Amino acid sequence: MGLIDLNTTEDDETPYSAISSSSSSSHSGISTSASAAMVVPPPLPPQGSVCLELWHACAGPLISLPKKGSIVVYVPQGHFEQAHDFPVSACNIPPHVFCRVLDVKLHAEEGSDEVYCQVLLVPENQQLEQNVREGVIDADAEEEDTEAIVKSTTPHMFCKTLTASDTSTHGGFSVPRRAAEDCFPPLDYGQQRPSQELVAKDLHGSEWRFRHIYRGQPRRHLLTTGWSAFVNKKKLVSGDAVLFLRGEDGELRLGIRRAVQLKSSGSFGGLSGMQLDPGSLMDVVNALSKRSAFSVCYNPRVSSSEFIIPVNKFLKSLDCSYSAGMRFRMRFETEDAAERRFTGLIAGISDADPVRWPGSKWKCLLVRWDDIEASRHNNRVSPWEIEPSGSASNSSNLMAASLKRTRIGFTSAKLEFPVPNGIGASDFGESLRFRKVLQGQEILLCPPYGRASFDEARGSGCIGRYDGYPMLGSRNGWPAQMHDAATHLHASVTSGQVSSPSSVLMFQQAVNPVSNSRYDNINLNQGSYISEAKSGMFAPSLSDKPILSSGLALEGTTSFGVHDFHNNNNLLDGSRSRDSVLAMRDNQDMVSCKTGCRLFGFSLTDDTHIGGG
Amino acid sequence: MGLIDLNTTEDDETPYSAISSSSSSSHSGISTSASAAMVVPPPLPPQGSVCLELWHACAGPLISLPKKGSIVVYVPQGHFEQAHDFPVSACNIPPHVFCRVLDVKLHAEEGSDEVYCQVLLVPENQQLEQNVREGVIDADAEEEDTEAIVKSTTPHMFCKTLTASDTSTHGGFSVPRRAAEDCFPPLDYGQQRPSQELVAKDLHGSEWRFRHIYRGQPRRHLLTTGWSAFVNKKKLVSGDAVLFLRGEDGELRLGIRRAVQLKSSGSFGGLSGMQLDPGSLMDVVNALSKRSAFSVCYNPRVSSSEFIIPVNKFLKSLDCSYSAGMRFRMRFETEDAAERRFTGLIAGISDADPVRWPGSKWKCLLVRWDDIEASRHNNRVSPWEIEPSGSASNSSNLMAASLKRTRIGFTSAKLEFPVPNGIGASDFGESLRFRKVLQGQEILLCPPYGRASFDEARGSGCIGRYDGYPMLGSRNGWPAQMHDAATHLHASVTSGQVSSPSSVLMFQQAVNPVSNSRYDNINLNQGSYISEAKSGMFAPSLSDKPILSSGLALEGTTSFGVHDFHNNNNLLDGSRSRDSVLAMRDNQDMVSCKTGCRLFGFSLTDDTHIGGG
DNA sequence: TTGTCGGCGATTCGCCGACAA
DNA sequence: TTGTCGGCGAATCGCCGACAA
Repeated sequence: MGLIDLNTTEDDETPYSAISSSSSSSHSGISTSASAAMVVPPPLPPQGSVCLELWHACAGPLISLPKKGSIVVYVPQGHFEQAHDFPVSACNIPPHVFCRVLDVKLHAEEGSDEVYCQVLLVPENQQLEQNVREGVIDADAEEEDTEAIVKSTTPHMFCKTLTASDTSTHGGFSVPRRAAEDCFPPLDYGQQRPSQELVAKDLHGSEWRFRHIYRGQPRRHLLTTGWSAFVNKKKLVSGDAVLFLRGEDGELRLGIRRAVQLKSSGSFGGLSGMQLDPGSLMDVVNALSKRSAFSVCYNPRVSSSEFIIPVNKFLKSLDCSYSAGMRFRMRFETEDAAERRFTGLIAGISDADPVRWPGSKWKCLLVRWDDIEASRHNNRVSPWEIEPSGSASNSSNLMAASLKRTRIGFTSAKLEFPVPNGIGASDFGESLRFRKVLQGQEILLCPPYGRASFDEARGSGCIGRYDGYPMLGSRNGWPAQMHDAATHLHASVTSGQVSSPSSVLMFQQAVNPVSNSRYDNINLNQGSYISEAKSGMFAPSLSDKPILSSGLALEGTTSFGVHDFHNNNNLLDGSRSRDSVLAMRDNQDMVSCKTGCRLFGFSLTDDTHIGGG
Repeated sequence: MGLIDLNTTEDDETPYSAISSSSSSSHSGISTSASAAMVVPPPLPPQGSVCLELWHACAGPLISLPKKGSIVVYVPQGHFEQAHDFPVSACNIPPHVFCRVLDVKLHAEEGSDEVYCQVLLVPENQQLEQNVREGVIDADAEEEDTEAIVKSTTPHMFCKTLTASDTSTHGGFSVPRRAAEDCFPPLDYGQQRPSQELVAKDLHGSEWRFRHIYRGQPRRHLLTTGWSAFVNKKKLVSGDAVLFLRGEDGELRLGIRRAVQLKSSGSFGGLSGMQLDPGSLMDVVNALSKRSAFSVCYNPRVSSSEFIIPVNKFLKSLDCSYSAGMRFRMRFETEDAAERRFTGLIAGISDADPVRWPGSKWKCLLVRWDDIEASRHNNRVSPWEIEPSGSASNSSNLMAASLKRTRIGFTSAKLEFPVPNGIGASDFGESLRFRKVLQGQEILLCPPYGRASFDEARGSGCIGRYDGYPMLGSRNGWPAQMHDAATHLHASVTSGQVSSPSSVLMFQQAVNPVSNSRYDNINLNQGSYISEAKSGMFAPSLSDKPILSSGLALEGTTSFGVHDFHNNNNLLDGSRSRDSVLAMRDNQDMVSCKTGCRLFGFSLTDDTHIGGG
């Protein structure tokens, strides 16, 4: 998986990084050695009416999807909360329901192009629930093999926040150079003003045609004719973002991520496709009573909180005995779709709605945010949304829980995929915060070590994650645990000139977050790191034991070859055929940018269970 | 209430008519001699966030509203039908619930300007239901006095179906001459091109500004600047209709009635404000079980069938023992918002949904339409939607029912409002079908009698209503019962030239359909006929005993003065001040047009109970 | 009386480098 | 590298009678 951050800032306070590997582009399922513990259909990547990669790109960095076939905990309160005044009290619904994910369908709202998904759940029998709770069955084991089945289509893509010029009627759309070269068919640069017609399909499959021209002094890529029609139809405004994605077949796809602002303020139809009609919730009530399957719609852009939680993440939040006074971190998406963490203090623990939802963990934590900016967020959060930090008094609890889980889980899998040491996987999304980008042909061994408080990070057993927030005050913003991780992981970056500030994010190897994987599940021997990396299901990893900081490459793995075919100096090289561009699909760099950019982060894992802290 | 049909056709096959009276403009409640049988707040006209008259104008001719304080029958099946797959079976809801209307609120959808209403209902106690059923309490008696309280604001208004030129970017909006004169402030016709700026508020209260100019050769009224912005914002297309309405205070209001075509096909948000969220229907279920109040939303433009029926209409449909083979009529709105009736045959009687709604009368009649065009309608109807006709075999039943109801009802009311003979009220909306309009200063005694089958109409006891449909084949289209009604009722029309065909409908005295009134309830002595006439609640009157055909004036009532200040020959008369225009408010003519026009029909009554057939 | 059209300004759209940042 | 701007054709928009229907 390649990641390149295009951005540069005044001084080199932000390091660049890139992780690359050659991705096997096979669609066939490898290592279908399903854990065979459950009689369920083999896990498959979620499918829907819209392109998977595009869906995730539009959904944003913190959004993840439950994996088909996996076990999740459904929290009705979080679901029913969306419908004000649903008379749940009479229904006697349990606060947490262990469910099997039968299907996941991806959709986009008709009017606004907002992405949402439809999850088909069936309550699991009590026995399994009991087993999972007691560790007889390790829920994680079921989520290991999906990544092999995941399509390894790794489209080149980019995302750009629209400027005033982009949305003005005065002109067209200025395409970032790297983006155009990566995603669009090559132009004949021998001509005076090379141009071509691009056809891109939006989330609904509608085709949009744009004239793509390379002109101006200095030269730049522009979309002219057709662009304004698109802006008008989609009602795009400055601050919104568009995503272009070139699929495996060369087909261009086109997504939208709107600025967060006044969501659902009536400018669009509201819950048009959202299936929040009366029958929907009543069906859920009935299905729960009969323990039959039911369908749930979830719009990640309107309600950031999840009410379908991977069972392991949920259980871990149970293991962790929160108490008032504990410190924690929580991830949010900023207005420009970047990721940001806020820290806070647990002020109290109580049922959010003791009358209608007694015993529900949904937003049972009353918190006080450290940052004044965070006060716009709810002061109630769910245990699985946060990661404890700071307070050492609780670390033992967490440690114990982790150890317990480690003890009971993973037998063969662990042997199959040996891990250099006890260090697990981390949240890929974090790498997107790195502010520099180098592009080039070689893998560099890079990271300057951070001077963050390594000891504290390590001592807590729960933190040591890259926070991003304190990083702002650091000249080189490497996270604390990088100190540890870097001993065996090296950032894979490509050489080349430093790019300028940009609000563009590019993927040459798109993340494909379908399953939960753990570090010790990464098949280093197959060189299939990419497909593994794409498996971050519930991307906003709240794991308390992150190990692998993104932006790092794996050391000592010969199969982890990085081939960067990208040639950024031959802009006018007419010989650059379409074939050569397509061949670059194996190029594994990934491009990100600074805060102003749209970021895509997909968790490599949503939990870890490694002994060594 | 004035009614003028602007239209003219080749020959004078269509008569004109106009009913006028001086309307008392008092807002105070007159004759609050409430029947005092119930301890309910005095009935008030429905209020909401939108203008009452405008709401009704937009709702269309067949739409009526339950009256606040009245007793209705709520049919859950019809309500829940809108939400597909609501699991009602488990709820054990009765098929028909007698309710008191606590409140009626008028709304308009945000995106589409479609009107809908929110009705607050509370289930009545069983005793009252029993009483009403047995006739101990006459339900109708409760619906008599509202009209006196109704605001007698009688705005001048018109409705025009937009032409291709109206919606084209090439030009503005051509205002029908009469409409401009009646609804817009007068222009200074001494100028070469008199013009002014109009400000009109739409259903949401938003202001729209238009340049109103009188120019061209020949001269005509046009809206130019500002018009296209309105068309674009509202997404108006040729075939949609706009309504202008000048309120009592001179304030201009602006409504939309969209062409029926592909409704709710996603172009608008769908059920944006429609409150069809899960909580809503569940609230209804809970409220019904606890017999507490609940709120119901009803969009008359999406589901033509009513599920809130005035109790008397409902009971009458019960009285009428329908059987297979019976013939009937039913009113529909055509694509151009005109009213049309189709006839058919009752093919069978069975529960529409015997599993989930056993015993419900909702669409329990299986019908076969006579006209092939009607086949696009549902072949299932509810008993209260139709009016029996033709088959004499059932007339006795209906007669008996009517007589029974007459026997038990109305004591003082009858004495207070003596009726010339046994002929009752009719559906005002029908007058809108008349095709000619005369305008002038005098009341004419007009109607050429129809040659329709009077005997049959009378004999059936259920029919004899103006059908409109056979009228097409008649040179003068007066309805059958006019023969009878006209013996004591005369059309009040104003003299003047015959207007040309038009797709405009004008009200100088807007209907104000708030309550159900009966003919014998019209207070002739107070000259308040208008406010009475405005009381048609459930406008699509399905009463089997219509008496007063609209388009007729009352004869022999000195208080029924018609003052037509309208001077259509002084277009260039600069002396025509605004005051004089406002004075015309008492002008009682009402304008309608031919089929191509938008029609406004409000039932004077939705049931009758007169002995003489 | 009013729907449509040709004529024609006026306005906007939208493509193009020229600049910086 | 790319956001914004002035310059400018070109394409609409939109106001005006001229016609009929």
